[in-house]
Amino acid sequence: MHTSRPRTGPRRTSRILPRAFYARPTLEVTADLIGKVLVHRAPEGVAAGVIVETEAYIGESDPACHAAPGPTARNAPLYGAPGMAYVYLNYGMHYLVNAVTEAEGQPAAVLIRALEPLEGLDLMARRRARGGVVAEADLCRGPGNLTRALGLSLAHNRSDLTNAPLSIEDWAVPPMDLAWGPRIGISVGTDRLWRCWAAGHRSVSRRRQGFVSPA
DNA sequence: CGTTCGATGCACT
DNA sequence: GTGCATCGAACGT
Repeated sequence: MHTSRPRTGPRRTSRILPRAFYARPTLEVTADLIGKVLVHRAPEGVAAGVIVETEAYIGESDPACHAAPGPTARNAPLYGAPGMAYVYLNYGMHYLVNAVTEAEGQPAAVLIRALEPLEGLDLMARRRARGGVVAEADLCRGPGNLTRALGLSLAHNRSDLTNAPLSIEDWAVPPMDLAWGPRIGISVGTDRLWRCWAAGHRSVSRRRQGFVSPA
């Protein structure tokens, strides 16, 4: 005999990553987020993409981490519960989104640097358009670009990633080979190889940097 | 291909 | 006042 299953989506209820996923060593989360899907369900529509590039920022001893100066008003989310979003404004014009990791009181997070667009490409293109047309592979290429394509802003700071409207989910994406290298765009802590990306992927930012390592 | 540089707001010293 | 976890246009090779 065979059991009957609801036709509308096996595993649908368990697609969103649970808090336990984030309550782990940050470098593990940094690697495991590659291939997961960042989803923003907004009133104007759904936009989602496969995470293909991440960076770890770990603790007050990491000079590039926003927690390096100790607790401040801005970095408070880093000290909070794992699975929350840490969003901040960079260079006065770009929002960057992180997933908070480790345990509460232990400041660490994973920066999401690039996505492969999956759903809501028209919506992404509209949000990104500033005069010209943006190529599909470039829609969510770079941490400032992806937040713009998904419509994320400071309003999403401290948002719970284990709930709508902003979540990270397991959509059973085919496995990808991982590569590691130095983090990008920082002037300190460049000795740590805490940037992780899907090797050879077209949506990864600054593809010339870094090197491939066995998965 | 490569590198340089200006935009632009705010947290922190 | 200083310095950004960036981006894209402009310019050099």
